[in-house]
Amino acid sequence: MARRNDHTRKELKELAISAGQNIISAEGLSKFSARKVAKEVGYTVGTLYNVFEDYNDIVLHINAATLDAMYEYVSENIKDGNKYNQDAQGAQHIYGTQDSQDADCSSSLYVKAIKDMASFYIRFAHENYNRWNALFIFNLPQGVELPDWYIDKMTILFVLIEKPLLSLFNGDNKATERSAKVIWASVHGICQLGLTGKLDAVGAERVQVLANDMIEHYIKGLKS
Amino acid sequence: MARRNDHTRKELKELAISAGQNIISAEGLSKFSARKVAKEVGYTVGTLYNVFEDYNDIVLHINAATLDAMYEYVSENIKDGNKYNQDAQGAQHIYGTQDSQDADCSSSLYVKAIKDMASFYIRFAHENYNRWNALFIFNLPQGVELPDWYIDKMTILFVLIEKPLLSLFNGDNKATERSAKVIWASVHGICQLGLTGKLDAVGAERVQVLANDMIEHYIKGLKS
DNA sequence: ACCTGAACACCGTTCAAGT
DNA sequence: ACCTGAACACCGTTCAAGT
Repeated sequence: MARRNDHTRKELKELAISAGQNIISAEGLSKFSARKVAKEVGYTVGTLYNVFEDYNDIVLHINAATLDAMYEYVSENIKDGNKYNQDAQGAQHIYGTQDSQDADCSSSLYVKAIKDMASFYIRFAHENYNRWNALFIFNLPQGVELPDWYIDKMTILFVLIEKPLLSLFNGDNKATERSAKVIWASVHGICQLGLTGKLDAVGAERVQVLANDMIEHYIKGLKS
Repeated sequence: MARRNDHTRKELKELAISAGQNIISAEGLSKFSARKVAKEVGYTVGTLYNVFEDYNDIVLHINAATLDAMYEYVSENIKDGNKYNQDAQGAQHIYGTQDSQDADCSSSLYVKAIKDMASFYIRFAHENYNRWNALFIFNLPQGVELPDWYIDKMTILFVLIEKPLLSLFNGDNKATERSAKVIWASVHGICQLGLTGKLDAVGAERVQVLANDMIEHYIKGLKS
């Protein structure tokens, strides 16, 4: 053989990432290997190392694809269920109009919006457990930072939560950013410990309950 | 060689766990291997597999030792800084007597107690990053659950938080347990994303700020 | 220019053979 | 009874040699 040239560099990269996602989905990151990817796409490992820097680079690109899928999953579902995200300018009005069974009725919509996002995050994690888990059990070697293009894919997830929070904080950007991080990271922590069986009471439903409890009371605390 | 018998089974196990902790501390779980442990303790890999079930069993025991160290670190430091934990029976009194700059002055002590625990948890994670990280990037194969003796070592950490919460909930055990899990998992999530560089603003101090913000407002929300 | 195949140094795991 | 050493099937990574 040698010199197949069936695919461009870019095509091969995409093939490898796609095959890698399937392997991680099926077997988890711990059983994943570059050699399995090579076998799957019909090239030698050497060729893979021609296109990717190293093993870490391969996993990083697969995880990036997972982040893309996660963002799409969360943001698409949010759009369907809630008006506020389609119409950011009108958000301030909408927040004030709906009433609820809550004591402080003027704010139930942010809470619902944020609970929905958390809910879809948890659902994605549950339904795509191995891929989602790979995002967090994979770490670059000590001292090596995640590249900016990767960090950006995480940041846009935080920004999703910032939107509904911004009106709660009357446009205070710093406070909004801080609370978005707190909520996102907290939901993630509950999700992680819950789904990996480190919270004893397992099950995605229970994780949802705990996440809702956190969001509910944290935001209530912010307003009091 | 063969038949050295320098150590009992139990001694060898402890030697291996101790050596394993050092390796993970120095190089992280991703560079850890059973063969390195064997080399370090002066036995062959085969001998190691005589004492441990498999690779997972080795890591599990190392992680268990880390959980022990973490529990000791958190509970010891808490004891020094707060009276309530030395005297569980008198706790109810203490909670109600101290005043604070808080709006709801009767409860500032639970908040401080919980913030302290979170603070020491974060500090342990930061100072023992590789060992702490190994607790969460290591997962048993799909379908295999963590053994009870291991789960128990996590549970006692949750119980630490339950103590101060119990009086907040007037002895409601279910609510106490739920909120302890929420707080613990949330603090963990903030800590994990923060220390692994997935929250962009890195640094242990920033993690402390976010965790305190979460605890403060969550508990405020519980009381309102 | 692109790809292969073999090599290297490492893995986890097993087990006959030694003492 | 305990331990070794070699074997096996896998790794990530590199690179001379092929077309």
